Parts: sequence; C-alpha cells; structure tokens
Amino acid sequence: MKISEAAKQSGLTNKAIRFYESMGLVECTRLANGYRDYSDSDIQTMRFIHRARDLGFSIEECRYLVCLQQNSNRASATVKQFAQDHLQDITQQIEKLQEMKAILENLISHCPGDDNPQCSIIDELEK
Amino acid sequence: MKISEAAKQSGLTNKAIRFYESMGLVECTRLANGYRDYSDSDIQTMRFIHRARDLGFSIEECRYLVCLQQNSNRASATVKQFAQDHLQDITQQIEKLQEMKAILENLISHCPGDDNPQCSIIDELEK
DNA sequence: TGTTGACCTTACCCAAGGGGTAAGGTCTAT
DNA sequence: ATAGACCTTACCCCTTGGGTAAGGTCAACA
Repeated sequence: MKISEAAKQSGLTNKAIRFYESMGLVECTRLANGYRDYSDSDIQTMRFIHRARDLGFSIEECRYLVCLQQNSNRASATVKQFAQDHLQDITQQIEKLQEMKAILENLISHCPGDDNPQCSIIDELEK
Repeated sequence: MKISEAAKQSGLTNKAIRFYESMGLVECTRLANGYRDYSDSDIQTMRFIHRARDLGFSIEECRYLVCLQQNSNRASATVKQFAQDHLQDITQQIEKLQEMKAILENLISHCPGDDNPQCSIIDELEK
C-alpha cells in the first residue's frame, strides 16, 4: 500500500513515516514509479513505534525497542529494565514541572491582579 | 564588565548571553576593542530572564515579561493572567506525563522480568 | 486528447536553546 | 617576545517533525 494509506492505518503522518525512514526505523520497498510500498508487517512496526512515541520514548529509544521486539532471544528483564529507566525519566520530568508549578502558584497568589503596576511576580523575578 | 563576569553574576553562560542578544532580549555596549560591556542594570535583566527561564517560560515569553517589567504603566492583572496561562500550560504537561507514567507502570507491573522473551510490554505495544 | 485533481517524490527552511569547535583578534604578565 | 587567558564571529549539531515549494505520476472525465 502507498504512504497515505499506511499513515491512515498506522496513525502516523506521511511526514513522520518518511522521517522515521530517514532515521532507519522503518523500511519499505518501492513501486516501479518510485512510490513507497508498505506491507502489513511494515504497518505493524509503524503502529509499534507510534505507541512507543505516545509513551514518551525518543526516536533512539524506539529504535532499541523495535530491535528488542524483533529479537526472539530477548529477555523480558531487558525490556522491563529499559521501561523502568524511562519511567524514572518521566518521573523526574514530572517532579521538575511540579516544582515550577508550586513556585508559579505561589507567585500568582501574591499578585494583586489589579490595575496597578506593583506586581509580586515581577518583583520576585527581579530579585 | 565583560561577558564572562556578566555570566558569573547572572547565572547564564556566555553562549546563552550571546544567544539572548541575538534574540533581542539583552543589549550591551561595546568597548573600543569590540568586547561586550555590561552594566549592573544589564545584569539585572539577565538575572530576570534566568529566573523566568527556570520557571519554564520560553524565550518569546521572556521577551514579553521583560517588556512588562520595563513598562511602568503595566497592570499587575496583565502579569497575573500571563502567569496563569503559563501555569495552565505546565499543568497540562504534567497531566500528559502522568498519563504516560500510569500506563508505563501498568505495563511494567505485568512484565515478568525474567530470561524468557515473552514480555507484556512488547505485546502491548504490538497491539 | 487534454486537462484537472489527487496522489507521490525530493529538498529546503523553521521551531528552542543553546553546546561544541574553529579561526582569529586582544590583552596582560613574565 | 611569547604564553595564556580572554574576547570575537561563524558554522554545524542536537530533537521531531510541520510547512511549503517544485515537480513527477496516475486515473477519471469531458
């Protein structure tokens, strides 16, 4: 099938598919006219990558996951550890954002929010 | 003072200072030999930007905040609203990450984590 | 037969926020 | 005089595609 149909079935955009190809994550054959041609198995890989991306895995991490997926000699412990490392990463991102959030909320709560220029948010950033 | 001293006092890197200058956020005069020369007031602006960046404001948002800071006719309500919009943005990012986290934790909890290839994480991504 | 529209192709510019490095100018101290 | 520490501009790199341009291909319809 051609790229737009592949995009529809995998949930990726045409652009993303071409990009993943350029990154070496996805392959395809070509028709006589040069158009990309995808098999059902190619779609499976694209769906796999799509889901992994939705869970926040980077392109490089997706590359490794596809590798694990296709390796029938893998140990599930390897996959589990990889996922745990990623989970820790996500957790740290959340913590960092929550720190920002707490500070912002504090600043906002002290700002009068009226027509006067005096503003504790600006004051605090100036310190 | 020259750029390295300005970096030390503001907490920014030399590179970041030059970058912010190219973005029009920071200005400076030049010495006879072409070296950048910063005043205490310039440092204040840099510190202001540094703090705003730490709270997750983008370069463009920092530009606006600097603008508000320097506008003595501002209404604190304007600043407050701007901060609240940013807060909402942060909140959404946190929610998105927490969704990812929940799914990941679920996948991880169902993975045996042994020497066998069977892995519910891979299985789930393949669906 | 011609043309219109929907596909497809490659290729380039853009985003944020700098890091790294090169090639070279300047200043100070020894 | 020269070494070392500073400064300058300028270029390429990262990530993950989005947007758009210029052009090739194909099927349908008049």
